[in-house]
Amino acid sequence: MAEKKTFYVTTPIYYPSDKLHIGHAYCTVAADAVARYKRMTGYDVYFLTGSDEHGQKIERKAKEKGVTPQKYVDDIVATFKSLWKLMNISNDGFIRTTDDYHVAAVQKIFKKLYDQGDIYKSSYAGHYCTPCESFWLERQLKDGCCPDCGRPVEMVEEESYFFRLSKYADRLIDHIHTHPEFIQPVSRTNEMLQNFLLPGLEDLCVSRTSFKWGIPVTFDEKHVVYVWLDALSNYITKLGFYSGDDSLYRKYWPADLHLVGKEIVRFHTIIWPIMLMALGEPLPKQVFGHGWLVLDGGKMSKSKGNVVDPVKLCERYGVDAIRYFLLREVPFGSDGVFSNEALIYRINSDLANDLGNLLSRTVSMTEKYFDGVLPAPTAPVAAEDDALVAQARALPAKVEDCMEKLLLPEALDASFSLVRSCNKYIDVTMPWALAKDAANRARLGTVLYNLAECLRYVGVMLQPYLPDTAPRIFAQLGVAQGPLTEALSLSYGELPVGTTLQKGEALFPRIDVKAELEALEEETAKAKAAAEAAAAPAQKAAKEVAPRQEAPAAPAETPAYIEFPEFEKVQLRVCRVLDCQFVKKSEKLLHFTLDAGDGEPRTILSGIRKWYPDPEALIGKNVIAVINLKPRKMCGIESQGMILSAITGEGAEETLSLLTTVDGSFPGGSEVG
RNA sequence: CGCGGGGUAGAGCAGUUGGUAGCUCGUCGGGCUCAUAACCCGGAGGUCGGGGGUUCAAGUCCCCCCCCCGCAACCA
Repeated sequence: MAEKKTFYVTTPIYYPSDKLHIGHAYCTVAADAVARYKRMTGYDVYFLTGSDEHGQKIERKAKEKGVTPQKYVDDIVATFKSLWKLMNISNDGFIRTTDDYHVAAVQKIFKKLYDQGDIYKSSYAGHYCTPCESFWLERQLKDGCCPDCGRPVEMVEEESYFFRLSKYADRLIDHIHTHPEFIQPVSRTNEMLQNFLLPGLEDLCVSRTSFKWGIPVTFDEKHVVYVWLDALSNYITKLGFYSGDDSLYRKYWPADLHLVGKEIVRFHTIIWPIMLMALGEPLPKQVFGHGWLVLDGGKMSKSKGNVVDPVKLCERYGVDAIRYFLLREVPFGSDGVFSNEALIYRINSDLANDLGNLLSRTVSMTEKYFDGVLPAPTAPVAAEDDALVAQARALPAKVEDCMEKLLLPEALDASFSLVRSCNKYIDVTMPWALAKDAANRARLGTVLYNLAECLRYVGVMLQPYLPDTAPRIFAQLGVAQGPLTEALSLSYGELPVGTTLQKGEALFPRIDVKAELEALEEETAKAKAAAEAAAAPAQKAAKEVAPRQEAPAAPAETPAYIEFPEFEKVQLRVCRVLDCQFVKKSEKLLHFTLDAGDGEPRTILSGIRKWYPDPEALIGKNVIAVINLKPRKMCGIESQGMILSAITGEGAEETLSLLTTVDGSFPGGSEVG
């Protein structure tokens, strides 16, 4: 007998800096549905999820809390696991990047890539805050200062290892062209090619010396492996890659499907494949980037008190209701709106009214007219019978077709379409009318048999999506878990005549929309109040694998004093605006040409276009600028200084005004101090 | 002109190779009474973002413009 075909599906490994929110649940539930479906249709499935536990942010959060990083992640990862248990996630493995086998394998991977010359040592320049011992990226700086302590940062070169991405770019481009299914949805393929691959890849920094909480580089102990190599490797290290026993790896790799959020498609379709190429291993068959759940009132954020907690939702509405909503509501691959209204409407109309009620009326009528004993069907005699039976018979193939293309909402809808047809069938055949005349008894039996059998089909096909509900349907139909509930052997008419149906609790009780929405509003208000009371700095929600977002600004402490000599270093001058124009490639920058008294014009770029949409109006004005700031290129133009301006407000409220000198009589180049 | 996606009934979406514009929810009216005030039928509601063009025929093909959203870059 042939070996079962294997199917390996993964979610990203989530970052345990915080509790998981509904977005993480979305991705994992989708992966679970795929995994369960594949198992049901005869595949030998391995389904992996996990946690990405290293990095500076964890290190710092642990410190704040006064615990070790390990203790910190242990606690949060426990909440991950309990959420997945609650949501009926059927993962076969859970990898933690702090697991021994992972650490060991990543070290070997790093060493191998280094030995073969794909990783080399160099240095990169970054902004360093000495008191905090932290490197910061450009965009993390707050007003040019350390976001943690508010003190100035300095440009420092950090020694670091780099991975030669560029070497493999051509091969990857070729692979993408010859495997159009590799990046899904296809729109992402173009995005990756046009934005990253075709313009040329830069080598990737893969180690850090600025923090310790990571996997040490074996041959250079002051370095730890930076996020990419560590996190992405999880997909193979869990299977025993580079360990004593790689039988799982040989069995399941290459992965059939990496399910990821659209924000990390890039890492999974560029860095990860190149890592695998460098290792000489096969590439995953497909990376699918799903969309985001966008909230009604804008982005989820703690300060708004609108972070959607999957645990609360499951407690309130039941796990399957939430699973159904997540899988059904949003076209897979696009963004979708999450709202309480949409959730409740979905539950009521599809689950309660259509499915739950169908089961209820079917079982009730069988009990009422046949004492709950399933009557025998006669040969289909009416057109409506044929149509219904045909639809049921076609259901498995329809679902298969949708799942093949990862059209999850459509796969679910196929079953619900049969449910709707059953409801209509009841209306057309009018069993209650048939029941009034003994002469119609055989016909009545046929009708009820078809309904029960269709419900069995629906139950079978819904198992991957609603793993709690399907057995409850079977229970009411009197069907035992076994051959009759297996998709592979599904055949119409096998539900045995004489089976006893028994009414149970409503599958999904109808929700009182108005009362429920009011209750939810109240909860939200409470959460918001709590968030404001806490007055903690806004925390970003846990991020998936990469990129890691570093902690946002802590409340500004009293800025440290600087000595006069330090101040003296800053050279401020009055500059006359000779010319001012938009920078073509930028939405934000203005290109100033200034007379700073140097004898020749000075170019300074400033990101203030939003407040000065008419740059020519600035010509002739006097502004104040720092002229000895290290020049920096932006959009291909070198900016030689910084023009000072006053800022007030935040975000959309932010208002800015250039500091202009009151008196135009001062010539360009006048000292300020 | 950085790259990409999108603009179709009040909302959310389908619309394959051009041939009478559909689905779900909501709404209005009717039917039914087995059922979780659930179910079924019907009506109303669309200048298919705007403007040109090709064609016997364009949501669908071509050109121009407007607007949204991602990604990237970027606010010395």
